[in-house]
Amino acid sequence: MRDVATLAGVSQPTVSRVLNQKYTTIPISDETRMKVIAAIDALGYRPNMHARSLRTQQTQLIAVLVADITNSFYPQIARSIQQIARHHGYDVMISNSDHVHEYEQHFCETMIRRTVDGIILVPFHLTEFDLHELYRETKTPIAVLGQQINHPQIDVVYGDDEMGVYEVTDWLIHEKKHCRLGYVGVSDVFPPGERRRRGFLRAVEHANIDVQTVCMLESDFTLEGGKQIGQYLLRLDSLPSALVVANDTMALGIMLALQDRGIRIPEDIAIVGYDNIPETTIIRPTLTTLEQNPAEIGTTLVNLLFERIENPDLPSRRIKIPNKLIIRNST
Amino acid sequence: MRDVATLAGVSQPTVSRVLNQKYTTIPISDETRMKVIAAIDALGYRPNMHARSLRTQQTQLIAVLVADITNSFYPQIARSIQQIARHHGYDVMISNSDHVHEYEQHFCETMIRRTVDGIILVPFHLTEFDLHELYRETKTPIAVLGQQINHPQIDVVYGDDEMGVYEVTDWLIHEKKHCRLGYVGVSDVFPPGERRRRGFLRAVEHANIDVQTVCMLESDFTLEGGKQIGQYLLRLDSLPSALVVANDTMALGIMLALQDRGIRIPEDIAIVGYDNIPETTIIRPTLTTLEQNPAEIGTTLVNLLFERIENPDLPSRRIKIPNKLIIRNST
DNA sequence: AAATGGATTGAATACGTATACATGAATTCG
DNA sequence: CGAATTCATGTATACGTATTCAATCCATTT
Repeated sequence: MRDVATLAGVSQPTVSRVLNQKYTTIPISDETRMKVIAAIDALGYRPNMHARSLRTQQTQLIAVLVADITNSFYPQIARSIQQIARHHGYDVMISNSDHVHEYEQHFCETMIRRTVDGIILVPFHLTEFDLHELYRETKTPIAVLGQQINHPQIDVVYGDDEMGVYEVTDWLIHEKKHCRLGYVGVSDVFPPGERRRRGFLRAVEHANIDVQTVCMLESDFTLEGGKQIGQYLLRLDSLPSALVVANDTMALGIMLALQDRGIRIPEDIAIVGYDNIPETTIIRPTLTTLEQNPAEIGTTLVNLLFERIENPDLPSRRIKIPNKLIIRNST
Repeated sequence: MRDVATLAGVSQPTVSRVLNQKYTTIPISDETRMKVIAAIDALGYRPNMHARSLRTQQTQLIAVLVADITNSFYPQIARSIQQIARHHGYDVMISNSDHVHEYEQHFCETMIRRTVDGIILVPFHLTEFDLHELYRETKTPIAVLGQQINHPQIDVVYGDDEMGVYEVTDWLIHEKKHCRLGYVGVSDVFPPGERRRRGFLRAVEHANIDVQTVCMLESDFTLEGGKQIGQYLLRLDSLPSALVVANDTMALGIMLALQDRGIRIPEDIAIVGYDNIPETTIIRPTLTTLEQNPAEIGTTLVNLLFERIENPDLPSRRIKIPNKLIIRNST
């Protein structure tokens, strides 16, 4: 910038003023503005964002932490966030926790040391307390996808997991007349894991089905994990007639493993998933699932975030993204 | 840092030295180190990376630009990059270009203004000249996935597209005895598009098949685009007996559209894809494809990058990741 | 004609860190 | 035992920017 100033025959602050003219009220004469712009072009000058960040305490950057970048659900969210952030003139930095507690923590630590203007994250192990700390240390606007968080300065977007799983289970029982049910969830250490399991059990109890007769299983979100569940099911004396699975990826794995051994879906066993990732329309039979609209989730998150960036003192908001039952051929 | 220094009863530079002890040779007495560490803990001090970056011109950050984050191929690469970068104590910032020229350029612009310690990118529109500029402006180590780049300071990882498509086409012709071929590619403005098309045509010519008889189509990488190709094929008087498709995602779309109208694969038409994304084992029939091992690609890229970060003057290297024909049930 | 005030710019400074240099104490060495 | 090192720390400065404050000029007002 000093070189630009010298070439234009002005002082460094004047160059700075030309660059930031939109955001300031200080007037600049047309003549010097021209000279400065010419000098900038001549030298190919680009502002140094590190210095700018240090000086202004702003970064024009928002950070996004997703729980599993290889799960098609999240890239779609990230994509829609990036789309909107661009319009606001912000860059987006995407990170991935792989559902690992340590990586989630590392992300927070990074946010403290390398502050950004806004944070969007999908907490699985992080608690309300952790986010409290994160906010206290950074004072940065935060928006999360995760029903369990409740904090006066953090905006929340969520799908109503428990209700969703309740409804789809209820639908299986009353509309499709299933009574030998199974459930494949994830560990209760993950809040959505617990919520979805609860939704399932509530529907079972509400239908007066003996909880002892339902098959409760647990895996790890992944296709591989789903396949293992499938193999486990194959060793059982009799299959449930319908299976509620806590996410699509595991449901896919289960289907592949079962079909591999000649089990027919939905004739021998009906399966429903959760998320509505693109793969649900690739597999045959197509997978009945509970949609979580990723574009809408991403858009909502980033809009909340930018509202809060512009007005940090906004009271926190909780936005429910409606789940929709997508009936396909696996049921 | 000043507060820490005051509390510990030392000067600010001493605190800095304690923090950077590993990387410097200046000795610190055990006593002051203890005092400083105690003060750091007491205050919960975290270094400010913006200031550190400004001062050292280093960021402990590497940036990754992928071409389409919603294409399962790329998240796997990003994931393996992140894995290794973590071990080196580096953070990873993932970006997404959606194959859009403007976004690729924007990424470069960002890298100039917000420098990082290393860049990994997948150029589709960016030319060798663009990367030359990027290097000239940033002096940052760069590793790319993209055969077309040739630059003395930029490391390149690539799969041999042309040879790969040649071989798989050749295999279809000679092993599987197909002679009514079709090819679905992407625009020649994308270097891999041109290379893959060339590989296909070379195999056709080499087999003395009249090029006039082969069906050359073009789409846009996506599942939707593939479906449109499928619908187009359905309107044809007769289908090719085998289709070579430039990436798996499009191949999946084609399969879905064809199967939707009762076309049987591989009986009515054989299909091969390119990439070996996870979905290839989800669709039925499973998709024969040419594997590009994403974990190996990511690992290789990031290893090259770190070698260059440690030794910037290394001559550029070009590493070919072997393609492997994965024969499944679509052929 | 003096006073006022807006327009335009420059000088000085701070953001939080790392490092070159200077300093004094402790140690080593011939 | 004096000189030369080494050890351990403090002082001063720079990284590149934005902003506060002061200064100058000129047009307008009284």
